[in-house]
Amino acid sequence: MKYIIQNDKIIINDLSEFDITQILECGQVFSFEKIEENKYLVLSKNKKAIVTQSDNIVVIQTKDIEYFINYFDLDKDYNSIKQELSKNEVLKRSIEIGYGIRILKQDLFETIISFVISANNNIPRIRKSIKFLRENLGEKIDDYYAFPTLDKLLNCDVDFFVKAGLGYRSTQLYKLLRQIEELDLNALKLLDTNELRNKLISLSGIGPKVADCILLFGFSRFDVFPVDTWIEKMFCEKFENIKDRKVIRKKLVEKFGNLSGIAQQYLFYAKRSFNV
DNA sequence: TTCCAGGGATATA
DNA sequence: TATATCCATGGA
Repeated sequence: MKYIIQNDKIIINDLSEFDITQILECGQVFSFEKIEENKYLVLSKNKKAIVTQSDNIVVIQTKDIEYFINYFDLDKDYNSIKQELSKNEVLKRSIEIGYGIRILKQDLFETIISFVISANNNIPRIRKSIKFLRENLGEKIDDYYAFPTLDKLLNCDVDFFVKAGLGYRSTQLYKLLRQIEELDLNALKLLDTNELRNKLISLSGIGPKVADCILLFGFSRFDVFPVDTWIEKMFCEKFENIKDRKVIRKKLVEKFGNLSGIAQQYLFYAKRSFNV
């Protein structure tokens, strides 16, 4: 999509494929805060941006222009993807609702930790826990806190994670951090999607749904389809009355192929936010 | 196979 | 207003 860079600002004039509220509130990301109507603080890794959206312009203000061009994947053309997916009638309706959604390219380590915390959890509580981790373990930069490093998290005991509100996920995270210490996360990027998915599922706190989220949001793999309760409901109403999530996932990936992950976001947002 | 483990949100009574 | 249910993973 088109954008202009001016000093510390990225300016977007064509809002046909960018809506900050839809992007942040479609369930893919947890480190952000609404400052006021149409104005958001967005934190990723150790970077910060202020995003302001009005009727016909978006301004992304940040010291890290290149980082956020990649983060918002601004060089990707979503209009052609939407056109392709709109051939499906169910998708067409969802895309009209969530036309401004983009899949963020999030920091891999932050994505893994965040989505383990997200398992069987609700969004306000997830955000609260992640904020606690940032503010208690993250580096203070200007007026915000970075996401904590692996080393910082390795120094925490299980009880600290309980205090962060992780509940029974505390021991899962404690174990996971020690497994990650033995891994080369960047080397995993070379694996094909199915090998990578199996590897992720073998780690503590990561099941099929969380693995798919990590693949989609952390590895930018679009040939996955995270199936949660909302997608299950949607599938039963719009496609087939099946309850087995493994079967639902298989059918959806076969249907949408390399655009599965993107299709999932439109369907999830429309179902979750507007129940259609 | 079935049960259980935070706790905040949502649905139901 | 009170109470029940939901959420996705792993271990007993």
